Amino acid sequence: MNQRQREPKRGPSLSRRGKDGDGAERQEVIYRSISDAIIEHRLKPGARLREDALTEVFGVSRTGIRKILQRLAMEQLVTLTPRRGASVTRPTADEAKDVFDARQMIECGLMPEVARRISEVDVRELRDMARCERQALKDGEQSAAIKLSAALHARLAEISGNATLADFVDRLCSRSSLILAVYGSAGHLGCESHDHDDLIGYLEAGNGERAAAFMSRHLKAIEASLSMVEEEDKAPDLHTIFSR
Amino acid sequence: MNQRQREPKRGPSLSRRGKDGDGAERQEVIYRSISDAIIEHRLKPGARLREDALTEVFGVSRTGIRKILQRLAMEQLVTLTPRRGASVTRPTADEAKDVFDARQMIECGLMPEVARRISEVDVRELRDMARCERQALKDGEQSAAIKLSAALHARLAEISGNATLADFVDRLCSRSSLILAVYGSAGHLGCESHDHDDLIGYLEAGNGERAAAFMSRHLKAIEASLSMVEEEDKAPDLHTIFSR
DNA sequence: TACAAAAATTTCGTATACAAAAAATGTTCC
DNA sequence: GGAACATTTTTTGTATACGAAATTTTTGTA
Repeated sequence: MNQRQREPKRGPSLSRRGKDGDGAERQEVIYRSISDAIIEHRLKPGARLREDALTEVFGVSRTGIRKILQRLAMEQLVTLTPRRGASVTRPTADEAKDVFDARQMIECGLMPEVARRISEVDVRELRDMARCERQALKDGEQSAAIKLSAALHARLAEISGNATLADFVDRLCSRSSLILAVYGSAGHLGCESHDHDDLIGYLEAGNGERAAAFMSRHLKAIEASLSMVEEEDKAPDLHTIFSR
Repeated sequence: MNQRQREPKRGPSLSRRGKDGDGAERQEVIYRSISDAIIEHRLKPGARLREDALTEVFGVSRTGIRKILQRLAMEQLVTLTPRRGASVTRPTADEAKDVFDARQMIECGLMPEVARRISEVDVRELRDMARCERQALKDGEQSAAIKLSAALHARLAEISGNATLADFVDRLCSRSSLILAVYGSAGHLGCESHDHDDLIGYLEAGNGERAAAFMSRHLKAIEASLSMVEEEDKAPDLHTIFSR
């Protein structure tokens, strides 16, 4: 009722009736859209996110967009500069180190408990995710693979039963995706395709210590694959492009 | 122009020129006011936080208040119920366990690095904080003691140099204050007064392992001091109170 | 007096309006 | 021709307005 015909061109059905829930869910959908776009590298670090543009794309007013932007800023996926607006965060090398150190501590520390609590259905679900990830990699769909990898790590943490730590891991994985986008070498994705399957195997066997050690190596391998050079493309963009 | 005479006594200069910064800082001040009030138990778990009331108290419009409320909700200090508004979070027993397990993992895991990086000035600052805390305890100022204790733990994590993990610890400490408010027995505060001094001693000596072990015992002691009974005061409030 | 239905009030959710700041563009003067 | 300044346009920050849902109060009836 409150949103009548403020979108005269597209037709009135988009924002009101199309099965979009009661508004609170709509916000969640938009949040996930932007979040996914960032995690999948379809929005690259440094990309500006103007409020008006997002308003047009999603058909909600700036009030709603700003709420979402603020939430993304808290998860450090976007950076809010006082009077310059929002942009996709460009992680520094220091931040990258912090994130991977944190993952090392939390994800490895969680493995014993995960091994203790993992169930048959969990294993099946995880193997399915790993299979999807491998398939995506084979098909050259980097975006999908990156998202699936992060989702797998996050799901793993959830199984521990500690919602707080699972939430931390979720955020660290999202930020890791951003870090991969900036410092990852093209073609070589962070996670080896068979790593996750091996890890699931250790957990299924109830071997928490082994799983933790493997996770540690896994994360170290990802971090080692990064090329930590902070490139800054403020203005040189055009110069380098048109120089020859 | 936009804020008429909501502060008739102070004159119109308060919100723009009166030394209060450019608005962004003002928000921070208000955020901290509410946050502190919650951490110090001056706002008790379950207390409602009506937007209009906060609007009047702080002299900013609902837009600003809601931004702050949303931030507090993300840190789990307040709970936002869809059409009921905001209230101070009342942690469940499960959440309490998660928070202390998380602190156990992160704070203890951080101690070795803290022991490695701690400096003379850090030690002096920490001892000063511990002294203030002990003093507050002696003076019966529970509110101040609780806040100082949380601040000490948070500062400790900062010294590790990992901003991400320090941020996690900061949030966990805030939530711990809430947990203390609900499950803590009156009179017996979580931290023993001399514990923190001992801990600083180990760190100063560069003994990370010992510090980690001590921190573990320290946190266990706090958790053990809680009485985990979930009282619920939905409606029976008035009935039980006036029944005899 | 007790219970139920309806009106009234409160309070939140969202859109819009307006002002201020920054960026971009055009103009003028040297 | 280039740099400094003014103007216009864009974009963000904040307040307010309006509508909907929920709670409370009132009122009528049994």
